[in-house]
Amino acid sequence: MASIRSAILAGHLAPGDPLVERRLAEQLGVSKTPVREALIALAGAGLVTVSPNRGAAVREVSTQDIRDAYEVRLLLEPWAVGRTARLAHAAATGAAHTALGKAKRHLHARDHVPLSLANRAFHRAMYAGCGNPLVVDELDAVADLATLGAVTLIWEQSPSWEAEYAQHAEILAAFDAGEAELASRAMRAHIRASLRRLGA
Amino acid sequence: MASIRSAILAGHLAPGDPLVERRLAEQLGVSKTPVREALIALAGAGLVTVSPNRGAAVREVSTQDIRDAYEVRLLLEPWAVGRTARLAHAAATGAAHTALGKAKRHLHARDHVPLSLANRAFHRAMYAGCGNPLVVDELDAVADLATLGAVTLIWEQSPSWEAEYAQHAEILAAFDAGEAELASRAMRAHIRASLRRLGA
DNA sequence: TCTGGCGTACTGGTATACCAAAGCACGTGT
DNA sequence: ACACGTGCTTTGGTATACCAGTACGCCAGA
Repeated sequence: MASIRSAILAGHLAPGDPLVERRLAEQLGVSKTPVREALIALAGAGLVTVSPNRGAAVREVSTQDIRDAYEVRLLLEPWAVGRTARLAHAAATGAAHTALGKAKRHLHARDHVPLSLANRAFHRAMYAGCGNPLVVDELDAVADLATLGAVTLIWEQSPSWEAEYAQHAEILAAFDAGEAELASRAMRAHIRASLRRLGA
Repeated sequence: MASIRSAILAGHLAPGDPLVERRLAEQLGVSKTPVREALIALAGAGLVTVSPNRGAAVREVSTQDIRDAYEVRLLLEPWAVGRTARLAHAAATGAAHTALGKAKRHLHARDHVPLSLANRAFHRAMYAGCGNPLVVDELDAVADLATLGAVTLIWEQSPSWEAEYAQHAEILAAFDAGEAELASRAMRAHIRASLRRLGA
């Protein structure tokens, strides 16, 4: 299942592409059964859509879908950042600095794909320690959706990577200083900015 | 799949009960394959847990799981109520009044199972029209988890059905008056009260 | 030439058969 | 009597075979 998932998120399978069970089965060297099960699991995660008697396809995401996803992030992630700051500060700060460092390098190299990956890792470091696995799973799912959307999506405004990096640095500074509430507010402002880029 | 799901949520299958594929298959008059697919889908919904090479079992929920679920509700549902009030007021108010009426009757009859069902329907009416399917799905999932937890769970304080009803009525009054912000705040207070009953 | 209906190929859905791993019980040895 | 090991049974995992529904193309008729 992991291989289908990564193929989708890496953009090797474009949104709307039909996922033919037999074809995937022979490509992966297994039979239909595990492929089918993987597709069902991925449908549960929201990455593929299954139509009765018409099979599975890579999920097509609309601008509205992405807006919805960012709305969820706006509700959950600032809270999660605050909780992570209080509960798992030491563990989170290392991962966050690593991710931000990678982002800085890829930013200078104008290397957008690994930059996006690093940015996602930064966000994950900020919320993974919040202590609520339901929230973590939902934010992971929403990030997957956003990644999938980025393959296709026409943003109203193309992202300013420098601004994004600066905001991340600002969040992390507050986080490092133990200012949970400030980090939370900075994260909210950051996500709001992304939402605005979508024309919300 | 619906039959397994409802059997779990109705408490006919207790948390921890092993879900043996062959057994379920013959009980439902189908083969292993669709049963297995249903179990995978239910695992995605968080109602069953699957251990590699050890099969599926009805999910066991801890007090902490329920606390996590209510935390998510606290983050999402007040917002959703406010949005429903603004976007889908007419559609929601009918369903909410119906559910609250049923709750009142079952409250007087001390009929707890349908009362819980009516209460859940009330909440759903309040958030279903929020316009964000991601939020609706997540709140549905969280409600399933809470229902599953209610089978087993020892709450610190048993619920005061009368107080719950009064709070629902209060929320609906604000909702009817078009006071979206007030309804949202009332919902937040209501969920906080439930969280307090868990000893949070 | 365009349209409607029929047939065929394709593909998802389900059943069945087979294999491998885990759990349990029984027996044996100390 | 207890503990360890071995074999049997149970059960999940995968492959394969079969069936049914859908879509697409081709042919015929207007």
